[in-house]
Amino acid sequence: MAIADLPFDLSSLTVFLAVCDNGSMAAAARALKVTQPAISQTIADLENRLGTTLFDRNVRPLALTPSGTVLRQYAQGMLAEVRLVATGIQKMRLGRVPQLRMGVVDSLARALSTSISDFMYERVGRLIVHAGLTETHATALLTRQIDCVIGVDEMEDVSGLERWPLFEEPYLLLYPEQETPPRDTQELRDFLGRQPFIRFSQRSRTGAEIERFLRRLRIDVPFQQEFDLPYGVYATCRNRGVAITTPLCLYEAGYTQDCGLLCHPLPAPAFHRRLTLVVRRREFGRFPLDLALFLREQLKQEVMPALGTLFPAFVQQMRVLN
Amino acid sequence: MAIADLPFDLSSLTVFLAVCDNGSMAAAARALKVTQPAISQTIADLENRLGTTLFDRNVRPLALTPSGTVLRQYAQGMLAEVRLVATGIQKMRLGRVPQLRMGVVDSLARALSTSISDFMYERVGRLIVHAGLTETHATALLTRQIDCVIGVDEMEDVSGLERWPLFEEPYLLLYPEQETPPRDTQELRDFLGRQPFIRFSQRSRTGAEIERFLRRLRIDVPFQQEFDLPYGVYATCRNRGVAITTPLCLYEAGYTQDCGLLCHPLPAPAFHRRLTLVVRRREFGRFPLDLALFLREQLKQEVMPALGTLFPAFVQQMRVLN
DNA sequence: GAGACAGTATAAATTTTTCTTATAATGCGC
DNA sequence: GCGCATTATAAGAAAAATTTATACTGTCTC
Repeated sequence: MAIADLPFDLSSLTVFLAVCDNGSMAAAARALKVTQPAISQTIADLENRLGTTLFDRNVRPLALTPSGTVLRQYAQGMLAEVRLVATGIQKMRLGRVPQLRMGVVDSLARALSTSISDFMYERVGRLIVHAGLTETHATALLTRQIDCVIGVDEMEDVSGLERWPLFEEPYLLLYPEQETPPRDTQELRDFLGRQPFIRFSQRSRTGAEIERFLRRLRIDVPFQQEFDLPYGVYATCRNRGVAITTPLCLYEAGYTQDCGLLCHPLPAPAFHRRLTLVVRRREFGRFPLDLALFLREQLKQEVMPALGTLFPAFVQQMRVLN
Repeated sequence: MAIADLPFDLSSLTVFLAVCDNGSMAAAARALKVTQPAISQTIADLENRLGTTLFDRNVRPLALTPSGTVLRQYAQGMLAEVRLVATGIQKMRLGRVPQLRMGVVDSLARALSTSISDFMYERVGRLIVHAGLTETHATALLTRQIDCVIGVDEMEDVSGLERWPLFEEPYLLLYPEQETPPRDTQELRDFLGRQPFIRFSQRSRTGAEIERFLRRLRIDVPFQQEFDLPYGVYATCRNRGVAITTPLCLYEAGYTQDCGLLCHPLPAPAFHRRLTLVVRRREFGRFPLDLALFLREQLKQEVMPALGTLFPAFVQQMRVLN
């Protein structure tokens, strides 16, 4: 097909793996019930498209080149994913699953793990909790790999989902107490350029939001270190560096007021992080509503007071939503 | 090709996405510079292969079916991965990259985050830390998405890597203090069958090791809840349930001796978890050796004493390796 | 409600891609 | 060096994909 300018196609990968697994093109041909030249020409075409050789033809049995080794690792996963997608799409018509799998943003993992677990005991036969990055949760939610998400809502565009806003909190600047915090955008730019900037992983929604915020202010900061988890960011700042983070992330990381780091509002337009419960529409009856109400109550009764103690200057900017 | 019995190919996905993005088959055809029937027939073939319709033809512009929506989410990622793989394979010949990206197993994130960050400041221009699951780190390591891994070594079969064993610790049983711990395998089976079993995610190496261990003992436990992170497992056990975990995981989770949970050796052959530093061979000169020595020193000086205090009965079974 | 226009489906013809057949060249064990 | 298995490659055949032609359908405007 002249349509797709693709580096390879999946059937080529299947052939490639057959050669890897069988040790020769001839044996692969026998296994796949085609002729040897079909295999030889397919491999040659694949190599041509990728611009590198995948097998060392000078030895018997064929040896993989380093590039071939890498492709082999990836090929298995890609072909598995293809079958998984096809199967998942067909299963979409078969109805609900007998367990609940949820994705929870990492900064709520500690704050709410016990609550969630407790809440679920009488309501769900089996609970599976995926903590950490929520970047891929939209897809996982839609393909039924998970059933609900508690995190930064990245899915405004996606229909078929129900959303319950839970909590809103401000982003803030975390800095060493001997420093003077910036009062405007220009000072912020200088400030961030003068010290190591420790940021959240760009794989996370939080990291991406912060990056977009800085870009909007035309602040281009070379980051020094980057971490997936709130603790990594916090721990590194205690040593050296500054960061943009949130009260919940700091609470998650174990922040204390005598740790040598202070929090300061960002000298810029309001910049908040909002956490939302998201589920697929009409799949769990009342359950999502009950869960949302429960989570809001927990945030109000347990989390807000703790945050208010740690971050009194930001209390007005944090709220449980409804 | 008669070779590959695949549910779809990548060029079909490209066509599918073009229709999604352009809102009609005719517009997609124009965008891809082919005729409309080529698009129509490709989509029809794709639907036929997947066994489901992807578009609702009764409305204009075309609407996606739920299955179509799911496939759309996946298609982007798959095509992106294909290009990434092809690019990565070509970049393999261009030499090293100017930054260090490491994957760290979640139970070491707190214990070593500050140490690692500190160690890296003078040695690496830029550091990116991916905490959490290490399941996919083998591939990431080989394809240069990350440069080293600290975790449970899943990569015995993979050549081209260097390994430095770091630490070994026993798995143990975590249970409520009012219970009597099991003394043999049969009692363990009864014990685990009587209470909610809280386990680590099967996506993690730790979770998989525990599952294999139980299978080897012919112990089939219906788990009640499953968590990615050590804290989730620990917090839930504090509420209700038992778990198999390790001293490091408990340390990570913030275990204290007055939490109402006790630790007991597993009544079975020695079952240990081993943490290893893995890097690609000959890429960073002395650096991996220095890092391994440094990590061992940190484990010996900082982590072992803390673990010894928390878990005195297991001190003999924990050791820094060399 | 009718007409115009754009879009979709489908059959047949054409083009492109992939596979097979045939054969020469090469690796490797004895 | 010989024999056997494997790989590469050219040419022909078969299969797949695209184009051309045309009928049918959705939607907007009058």
